[in-house]
Amino acid sequence: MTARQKHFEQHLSYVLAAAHRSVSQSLTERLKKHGIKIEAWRVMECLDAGDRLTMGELAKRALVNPPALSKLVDRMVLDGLVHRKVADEDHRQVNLLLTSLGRMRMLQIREEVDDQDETLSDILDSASLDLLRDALAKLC
Amino acid sequence: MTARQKHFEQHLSYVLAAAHRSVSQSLTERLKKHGIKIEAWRVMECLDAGDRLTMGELAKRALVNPPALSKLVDRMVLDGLVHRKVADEDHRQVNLLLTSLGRMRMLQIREEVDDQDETLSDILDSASLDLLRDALAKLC
DNA sequence: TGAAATTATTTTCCAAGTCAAATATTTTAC
DNA sequence: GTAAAATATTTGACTTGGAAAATAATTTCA
Repeated sequence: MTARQKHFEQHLSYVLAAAHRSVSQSLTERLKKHGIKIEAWRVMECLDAGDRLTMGELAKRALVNPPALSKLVDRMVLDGLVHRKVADEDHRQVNLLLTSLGRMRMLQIREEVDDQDETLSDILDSASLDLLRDALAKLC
Repeated sequence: MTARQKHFEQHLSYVLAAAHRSVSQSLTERLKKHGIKIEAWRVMECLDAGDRLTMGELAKRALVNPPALSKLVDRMVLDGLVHRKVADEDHRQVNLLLTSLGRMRMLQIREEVDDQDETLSDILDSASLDLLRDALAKLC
């Protein structure tokens, strides 16, 4: 294939957007039962995994920009899933913590997500899945 | 690796979101010079590729939901990039057409995007890129 | 034919995101 | 020690996106 015989649907940005859209949509659909958005789930998983995360760290790991995170966290606090705590060492920083309700809900949601992941093994064998993960990781 | 030793950052939805975010951000940055959003670029490429697209077809191909497309097109019309035309056969449908300004701008933007694509070859060899595209396509 | 159902697009209302500015705190460098 | 610079987070004004309703045209079929 020569340089610009390529159809634009083959541009990486297009294929990525399409796959991301498709996967997110089906996950969003599943999470709807739990009354939660994908980003909120990511926040909870991050909090469960890393300890004493600040808003800034969390924003990076949960893939949400700081202002969006701040507002998302406002809503999650209202829902009783997390709470804010001013960091001991540096009072500019805010540590976000999972409440026990939050942790419980996260575990339920994790089941749902793992379940969705299993349906992926029907589509891609685990070798291609590993290759896919590696390739995607290099793009970040 | 056993079932749930897996860190959540390895979930496909996470890796996909991260890669998509990263690629989109750098593309968005480049397109900023041209005063355009990625979605608008996709719309223009779709119009250039397929003929007589209706809003519905376009929504699917450009990966934008119908209401969002309708609003995006409003803005693009204001910018003189496209124009609407009621379809001859079926008056419910609307065909969207590139203006000559729109076509010119699309060609400029295409250069920019192709340029970004080249930087990808530093990151992934063309074989992995093909594998990546295939794997992503299967997810849709 | 023509009333009802279906389809394509847009609109409305509201929720969520962005950018830049504001606030609060800490660090740096005189 | 303190003024200036840097950093972390939030806020505010504005834009965009989504779900469901509204509108408009076409198709179905009794």
